[in-house]
Amino acid sequence: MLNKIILADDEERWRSLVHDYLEQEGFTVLEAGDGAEAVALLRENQDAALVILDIMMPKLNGLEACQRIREFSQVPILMVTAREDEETEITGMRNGADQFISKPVRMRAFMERVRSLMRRSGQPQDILSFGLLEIEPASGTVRVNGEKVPLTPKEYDLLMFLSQMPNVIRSRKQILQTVWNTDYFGDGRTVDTHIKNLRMKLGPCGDMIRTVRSRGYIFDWKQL
Amino acid sequence: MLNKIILADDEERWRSLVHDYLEQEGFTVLEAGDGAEAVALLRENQDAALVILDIMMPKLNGLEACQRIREFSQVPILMVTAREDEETEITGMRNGADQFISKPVRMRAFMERVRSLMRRSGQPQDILSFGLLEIEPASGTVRVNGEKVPLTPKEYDLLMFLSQMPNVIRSRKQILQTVWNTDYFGDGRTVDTHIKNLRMKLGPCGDMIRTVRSRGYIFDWKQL
DNA sequence: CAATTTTATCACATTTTTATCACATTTTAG
DNA sequence: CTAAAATGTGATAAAAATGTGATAAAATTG
Repeated sequence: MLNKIILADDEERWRSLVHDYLEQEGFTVLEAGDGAEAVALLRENQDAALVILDIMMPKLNGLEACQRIREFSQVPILMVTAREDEETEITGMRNGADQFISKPVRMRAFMERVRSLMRRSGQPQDILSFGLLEIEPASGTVRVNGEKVPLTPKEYDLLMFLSQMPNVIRSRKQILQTVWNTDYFGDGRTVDTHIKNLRMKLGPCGDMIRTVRSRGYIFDWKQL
Repeated sequence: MLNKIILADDEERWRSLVHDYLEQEGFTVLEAGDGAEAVALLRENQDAALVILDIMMPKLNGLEACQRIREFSQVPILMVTAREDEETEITGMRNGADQFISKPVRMRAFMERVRSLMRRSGQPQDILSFGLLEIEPASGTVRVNGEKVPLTPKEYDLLMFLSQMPNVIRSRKQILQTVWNTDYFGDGRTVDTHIKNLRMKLGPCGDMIRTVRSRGYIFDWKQL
């Protein structure tokens, strides 16, 4: 049971307040005064169980820090903002934040969320489930019918990209730009070949990746 | 039922990227390389449903362009900036922009905002619905009476073109120029044949595409 | 550095789409 | 009513897009 929490906020007084509460619950709190510091702190303490980020911070704001963190960690993130702003909330969640809460927080509700997040992190990580096909991003594992399917990095990235937006056509160009980071002027058939290999490895789930002629590929998934 | 979006930015690559995404959602995108061009483009296309402006642009920057536009149009405006800068944000809103977003945008969050703006302007976007006939641009699916109808790329493009402006005659020449990219000097009967095939595949909806003798074809649609 | 895995690319097979034609049918003009 | 013009239709050969297996380069691993 881990219990380090990284708490990032530029308001010293608020930080100290929350710090006390958390400590009382038995957590170890590491404080950061800005986003950059929070990211650095997490790098040194990858075993932290939770990161709390304020949106408005110097150097790196909460959203930016969240993005940076998601580049190397799956740690649960709780975002805090001064005002309730729905638009920002959406952006925050999309950036990979796990929770969002507005700032003149009632301590009680706040602690509740922290506890809930801690509980979750003690449990098996999220599994994306598409019928027979399961993806476990935390460990980079893919299962078909419960059986582990070994994928190469490119194949995995490709599957992740496609499955991220089911039922939406992704053009070869889009796929190249995202999965192969740069614009990449290579053989136009590279994607096709990888799709082929991926389909083969996915066995019975291979046909979840459907060709949309002249447009690209699409990950079919009808929720029940 | 129009869905033109004017996209103004001087970075060609960014523009092209966003263009692709928007197109996939079924929007028609008109690109402008600077503010002045954007304003001019809007004058010629007053029916545009949204204008996306980058702040930093040659000739007229986003804020200036926004002001000019507000002199003659109430069109929703989405401002994009390279970095989150609160000062600029305030100024942007004062100028009449409807939304503001920072630039290294995750596409998903970005599309979220676009959709939200389009919704606000009264245009549900995910599914184009013409009675029994439904088109879902994201997945490239066409349904008649709830049943999926598989169309070839040309047929799909043709249907999209016709349905984009219901009750307006589109000449064979117009159709050729748009659906068949270039001016194309082929058999004059090519369009007819495709119309025939399309009608057949649309079954009971086939007669929504009506022939206007000696003038072209027209997509009939009376809203309830 | 050698062994292994991954990746990009190619050539060829297969499938789907498209353009075009010849002829049928319908509409218009005189 | 008849001829001319426009459009509908089915068939089909050519073109385009995609699937596929092999292979050599590139990257990774030990």
